[in-house]
Amino acid sequence: MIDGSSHATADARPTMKHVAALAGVGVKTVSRVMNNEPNVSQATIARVMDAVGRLNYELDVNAGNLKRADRRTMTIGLVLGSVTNPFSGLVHRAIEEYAWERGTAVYAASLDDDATRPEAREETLISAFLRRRVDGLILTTTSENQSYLGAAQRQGTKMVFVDRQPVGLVADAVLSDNRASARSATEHLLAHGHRRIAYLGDKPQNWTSRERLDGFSAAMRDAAIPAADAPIENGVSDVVEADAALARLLARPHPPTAVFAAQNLISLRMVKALRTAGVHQRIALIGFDDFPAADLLDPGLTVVSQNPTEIGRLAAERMFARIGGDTSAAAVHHVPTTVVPRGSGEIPPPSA
Amino acid sequence: MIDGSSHATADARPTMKHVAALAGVGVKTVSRVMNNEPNVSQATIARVMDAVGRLNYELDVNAGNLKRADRRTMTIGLVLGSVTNPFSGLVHRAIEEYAWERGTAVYAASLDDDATRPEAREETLISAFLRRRVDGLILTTTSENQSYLGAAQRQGTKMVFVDRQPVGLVADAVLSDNRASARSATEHLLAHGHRRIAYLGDKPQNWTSRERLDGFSAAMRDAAIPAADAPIENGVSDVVEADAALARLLARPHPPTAVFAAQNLISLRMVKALRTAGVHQRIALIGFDDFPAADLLDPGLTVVSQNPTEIGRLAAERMFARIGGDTSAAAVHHVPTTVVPRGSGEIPPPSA
DNA sequence: GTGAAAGCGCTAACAT
DNA sequence: ATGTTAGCGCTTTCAC
Repeated sequence: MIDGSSHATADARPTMKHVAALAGVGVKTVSRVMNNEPNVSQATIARVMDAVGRLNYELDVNAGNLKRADRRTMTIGLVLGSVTNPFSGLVHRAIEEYAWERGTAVYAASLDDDATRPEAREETLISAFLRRRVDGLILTTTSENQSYLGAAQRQGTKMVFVDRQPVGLVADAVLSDNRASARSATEHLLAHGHRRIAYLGDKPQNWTSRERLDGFSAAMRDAAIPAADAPIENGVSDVVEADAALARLLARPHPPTAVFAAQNLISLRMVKALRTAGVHQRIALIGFDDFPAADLLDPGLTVVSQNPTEIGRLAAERMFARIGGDTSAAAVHHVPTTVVPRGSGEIPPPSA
Repeated sequence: MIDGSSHATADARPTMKHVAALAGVGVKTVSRVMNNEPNVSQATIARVMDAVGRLNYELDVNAGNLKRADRRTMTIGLVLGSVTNPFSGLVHRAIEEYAWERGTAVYAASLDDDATRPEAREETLISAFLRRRVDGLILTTTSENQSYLGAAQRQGTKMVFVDRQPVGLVADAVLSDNRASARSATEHLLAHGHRRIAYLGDKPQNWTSRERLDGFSAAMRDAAIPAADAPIENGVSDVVEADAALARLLARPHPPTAVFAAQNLISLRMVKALRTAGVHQRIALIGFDDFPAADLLDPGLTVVSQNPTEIGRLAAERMFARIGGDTSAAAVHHVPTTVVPRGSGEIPPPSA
C-alpha cells in the first residue's frame, strides 16, 4: 500500500450499481438508503452504508433530479455586484447561510458596474444558470429592463431582486428605501444647522442613484433651500474626480458647509479629498453604507447604514417561500436604514 | 394577450424533443445546433434557432453531462473564509472571473473560522459539492487534516488549496509566504530602530498564524533581541481583548515601542486600542493585509499587503490546468507580499 | 447533413 | 422489506 492505488477504494467513480452489487441488494434499495426513505431494515442499511464507505460513493444528485418528481436541483443562482464590495459581500453571505441550511447550493457570479457591456454579461450569466436548471435566481441586475426574464419565470424559475426593483417583470424585491435614507441623511445635516449641502452621487443611469438623489432633493426642497445651495455632482468614480469635484464646490461663491456622499466608494474618496484639501475638520460629511474602519477615521465617518445582512436574509426567505409554493402577490420589501453618527456628520456650519 | 398565458411561449419547460418537433428535425440535429457542432446546414440551423427562440429553450447541461464522454459538469466548488472578509472576497472574485471566462460556473460556500464544529461544516459542504459532481474544488480548509479528501481526488475531482497547505493530501497550494511576510514586517520595524516589538496574533491552531509567529520570532532572534523584549499575545479576537492586551504590554517594565498585528481584523482592533490608549502617534504599528481605508487613518496604517487577486487567479489557473490534464507534480506556489509604508509603521522609537 | 437507437445514473411506479 | 422496469433529457454511436 505504497501509493494508494492498491487501496480498497477504487479509482473510478462508483455508481449506485456498484454499491448495489457490493452490498448484494438492488439499486432501488441503495436509492432508498441514500435518500433516507423508509421501509429498509436496519441490517440492509448497514450493509449498504458499508459498501458506500468502501467505495467512497457519493450520490449523483444531478442524475437523480432528471427523474425526480419535483425536478428541483436544490441550487440557486446569485448575481450580485462584486463580492469585493462589502455591501454585496454581506448580502451574499446571508443568502448563502440561509440556502445551505436548507440543503441548497449557491452559484455565485459578480457583476461589475463598470463592465463594457454589462447587460451582455448579465444575460450570459443568467443563461448559464438557467442551463443548469437552478430553482431560483437572486439578482442585482444592471440592465434597464428585465422583461427578457419573463419566459424563464413562466417556466418556473423563481426570481427575487436585491437592491433594485425589477422593471418589465413582476417579482419580489428586497432593498433599502434609498429615497427615504437619502432624505434622512440630508435631514441629519439640516438638523445640525447646515443650509448649503452638496450632493455627490453615482452614475444617474443607476436606479438606486436616482432614488437617492430624489430623496436629497426632496429634503432640501422641504427645507426651502434654493437649488443654488444644493449643488449636485454625479458620477464621481475616481479619487482624482473627487478632488476635482470638491475643488469645484469650494470655488463657489457660497461653498457648501456639508457634503452628502451617496454611495460607499464615493464616501471613501470624499474622506480623502476633504483631508487633502485640509477641510475635513471643517466641512461636515455623511456617507452611504457602513464599513469596518469608519469609526477609526478622524473624525469618525457618519453614515447611513444599510442592513445588507437583513436584506440578504429576507431575499433568501422570499426565495425559499416561492420555491416552497408561495403564490402570494410579488411585493417590494424595504429594509430600514439608520444614520450612525460618528463625528463627521455632526460638524456644525461655521456660523453656528 | 392580457396575462402572457396566451403568449406564444409555453409555460412548461421545453425539451429538445419539443424544439425538434417544432423545427421539424431530429433531436440529434437540435443537439448539434445547441453545441455548435459541424455538419448542419445554415437553413437547418436557422429553423432550429427559430424554434429555440419561440419556446425559450435552454439546453439542460446536467442531463447532457450524464452521457457526455468527458463527464465534465463545467462547475467548480469554492470553500473559502467568509466573503465578508475582504481578503476572501478578492480571492473569490479573481477565481470567479477566471472560471466564467472558461464557461465554468462557481459554487460558493463560506467557512467561518469561529463556527462550533468547523470540520463538520467543511465536510458537509464538500460532500454537497461532490454530490453535484464538480470538476474541482478550491479550498481554504479549517480542518487539521485533509486526508479524507483522498478518495474523491483519486476519483477525479481536482483540488487546489488557497491560503493553506494541504495536510495528509498531495495537491497544489497557492498562498502568501506567511513566514517571510511576517519576517519582512518585523524587519521593517527593526530597520526603523525598534528593539522592543510586540506580536499580536490569531489563534495558534491556525496554520498561517503559526507561520507568521515563526517569521516574527526568527527575525527577532536574528536581530539578537531577547525574548523578553518580544512579547507575544495570541488569540486577540475582540476589541475588548485588544484593549486588555495593549494594557498588559504597556504595563511591562519596558513596554514595546512597536506592535506587529499579524492578522487583518486584529490590525483594526489594534488601531482602535492604540487610539483609545492615546498612544497611536507614539507606538509604531504594522498590520497584516490591506483594506480600502487603511490610507485614510491617522497615521495611515502600514501593512504587509498580500495579493489576494493574484492568489485567486493563480489558484484558478492551476485548477484549470489540472482539469485540462496537467499531471505535473503538485506544488506550493508562493505569491509575493509587500510592505506598504503609510506612517504608522515608520514611527521611530522614543530614543531615536 | 441527418436521424434512430441505446444508455448515462438515477427515481417513479409497480411489482413481489 | 425489496427488486424490476421504464424513462427523465441528453449525447453517443452508427446508420443512412
